[in-house]
Amino acid sequence: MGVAVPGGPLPRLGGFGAYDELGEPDEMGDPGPGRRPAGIDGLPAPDELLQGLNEPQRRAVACHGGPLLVIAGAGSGKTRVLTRRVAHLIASGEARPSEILAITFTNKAAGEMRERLVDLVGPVASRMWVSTFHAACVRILRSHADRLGYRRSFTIYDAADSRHLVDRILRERNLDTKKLPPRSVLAAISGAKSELVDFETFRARAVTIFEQRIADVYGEYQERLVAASAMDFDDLLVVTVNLLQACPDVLETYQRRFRYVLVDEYQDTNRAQNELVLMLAAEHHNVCVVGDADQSIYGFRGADIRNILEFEEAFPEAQVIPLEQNYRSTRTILDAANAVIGHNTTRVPKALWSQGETGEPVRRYRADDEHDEAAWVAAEICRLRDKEGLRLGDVAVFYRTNAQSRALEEALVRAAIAFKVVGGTRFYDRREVKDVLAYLRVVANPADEMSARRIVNVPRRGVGDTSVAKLSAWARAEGRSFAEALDHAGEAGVVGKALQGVSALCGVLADLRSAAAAGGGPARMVELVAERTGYRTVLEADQTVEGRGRLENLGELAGAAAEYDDLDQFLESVALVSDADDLDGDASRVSLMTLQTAKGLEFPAVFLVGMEDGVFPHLRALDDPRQLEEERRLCYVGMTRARRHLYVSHAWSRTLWGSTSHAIPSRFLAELPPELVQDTGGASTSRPGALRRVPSRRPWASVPVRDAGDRPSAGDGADDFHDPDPWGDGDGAVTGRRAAAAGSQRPRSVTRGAAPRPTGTRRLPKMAEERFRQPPGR
DNA sequence: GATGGCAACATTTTT
DNA sequence: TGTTGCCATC
Repeated sequence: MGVAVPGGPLPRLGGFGAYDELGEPDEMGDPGPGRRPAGIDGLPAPDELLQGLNEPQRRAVACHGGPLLVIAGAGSGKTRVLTRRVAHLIASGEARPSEILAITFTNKAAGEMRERLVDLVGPVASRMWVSTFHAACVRILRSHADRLGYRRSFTIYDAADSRHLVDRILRERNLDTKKLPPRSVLAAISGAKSELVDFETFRARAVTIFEQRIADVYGEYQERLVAASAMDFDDLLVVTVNLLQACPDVLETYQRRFRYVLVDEYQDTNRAQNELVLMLAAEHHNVCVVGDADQSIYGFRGADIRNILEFEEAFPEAQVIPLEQNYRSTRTILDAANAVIGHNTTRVPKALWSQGETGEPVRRYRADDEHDEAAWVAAEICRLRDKEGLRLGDVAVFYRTNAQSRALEEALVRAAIAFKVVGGTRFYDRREVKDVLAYLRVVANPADEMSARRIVNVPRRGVGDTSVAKLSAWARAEGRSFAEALDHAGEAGVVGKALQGVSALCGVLADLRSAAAAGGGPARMVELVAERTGYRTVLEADQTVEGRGRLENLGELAGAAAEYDDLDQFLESVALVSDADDLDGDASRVSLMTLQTAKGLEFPAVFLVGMEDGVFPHLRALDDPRQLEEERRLCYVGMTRARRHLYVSHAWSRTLWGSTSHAIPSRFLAELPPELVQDTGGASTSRPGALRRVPSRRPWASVPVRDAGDRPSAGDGADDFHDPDPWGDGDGAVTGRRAAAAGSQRPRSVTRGAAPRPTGTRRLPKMAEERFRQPPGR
């Protein structure tokens, strides 16, 4: 579980052990409470689980029964508390593993928690539900979705599928996609769903014409989803809530089953998720939520801090335990982070403290442009590796938007520093992968119109728009699905080459179905699609880099599929993997990622780059105080990921979408206490006002080039820089235990970086205007 | 119905 | 800047 597929970037879902049917607890094979004396069967004595914890942590672990709110500051050992608490519930005989539902934010976090629980209490841990909200909902829905008119093999639409569907609806209704961009329509729909507002309610509330239009689209969108037996991400939550509301027997089943509910990152739950928790806990009230309002960074996607703030209203008898001692960062880093977050006005004041050492100052660099900034990052990473003895895996670079990774990738390639970009373009978003998956989705769910339309002419088989329109019309007239129309292409009026093409497709689908019926696993089916459609032949003929890459991707997809026996499970895992799941804790590579992906992680050394107003905080947040505060929380999250070394930088000019513009340093930089910050040179400090034409004057221009992945010998890892978790029991997110996903470094970065820009073409840094310059440290 | 070329557009952040 | 979608042509 949770282990990256060897050689591929597709991680296996960390969600569940055995994907068993929902059974009564007694059938789950674990001894019940009272029947298992503590301390034997490989279980630790409950008191052992309290060792090494501070007082509030201990209370949070040991207090059973009743609602509990743990306010866990950054680095306060929250994951550890959560894990120990679950183990304690089991070890003390309070709960059976099967009675516990633990919700985490990412699949990777779920996988790690499960791993640690296995370490603590043994294999019985696999009887627990440890998963994300979405994965837990899918699991419930697989058993009961038919009660609401969905197939049990429903399809999960990702963001792109959803957008295509909205786009299609807008077009069919002749609505102007300029005035009503699919993106914003979808955002409105998604926002409504995350607050459990259905389309009738949405329509009733609609005031402007704009809103009324969206309401109409929302209505049809939902109808089409149901007709296709498909759910978008929001539906997974909404439909589950609807299910539990509509079917009291189902609700009762799960209320009885999950006697203990635990939720991590509660500040990032939306109203639908909150409702789910409240419903499940309504009977027993054994609900423990952990969160930190200062780390709420998903407001833009419907997360609602009120959930955590109002927890005590929902459960007046709730205990509240704050964890304020930080075990992660140096005092300097912590003070700096506290100073920044202190500028948020709508905030319950709280102060993290640390007994750790003071540590080094925050290092700040003022770069000419993003290339200069990236070169500085590369040079500092070399220094950390060579002088401070850090491994590359100890270093992370965070940025606000994925687009910023480019310059960094180039510089790192040039400096021969091995790195890994986490997130960005996802494996399963690649065309050939989505194409093959669409075939499998049609087999799993023939009602899935979007997928059927996608494959009807992929690869090219002469079925054009007119034929598709005929099939579509026939399906509508007959009240059948689009996939069924394929079998009646002749009746539908499809002729000639197109008709041949459609019957070829039907042949492929028939083969796939019989393979599935004969027990062929997902991997076999991936192979079959590649063979029978001629996809493989086409790609093999393509000798370009892209062609080879695509072929490789299909191989990787088959490899990922081989991890599963069941088609539905495989498709579900593909739909639910996230960027953060891609992290493999490879000790030999620097990690590059967005700030949000960084949540929940920690690194000995952290770079926060692109700290300019308009980049971070993001342009769209500048004039909205609420969004600005969210950006500041994001900054806080980023800073508190660092253990010992924190670097911040900004560039005076930055090229974005092909045009270069000036930028002033981020206001967040001005919020850092000057005495905690050390300037490390760069424009406007070492040579104020001067154009810096000669790159070789840079101290790092003569950085020794090493082979990528090279690092100091393994023997030097004895000091605490190298201990992934000197204070704890493995709370560090960078565990290095995972197998490296070989070849997952994006080839694009290698080819780009292999051709360094000739010095002569290096754009001269624009003069930093006086009014843009900040007095040092203020 | 397929292909190639050009213009317009786009970037927050993600389960 | 890179991608996507539209249009004209074969």
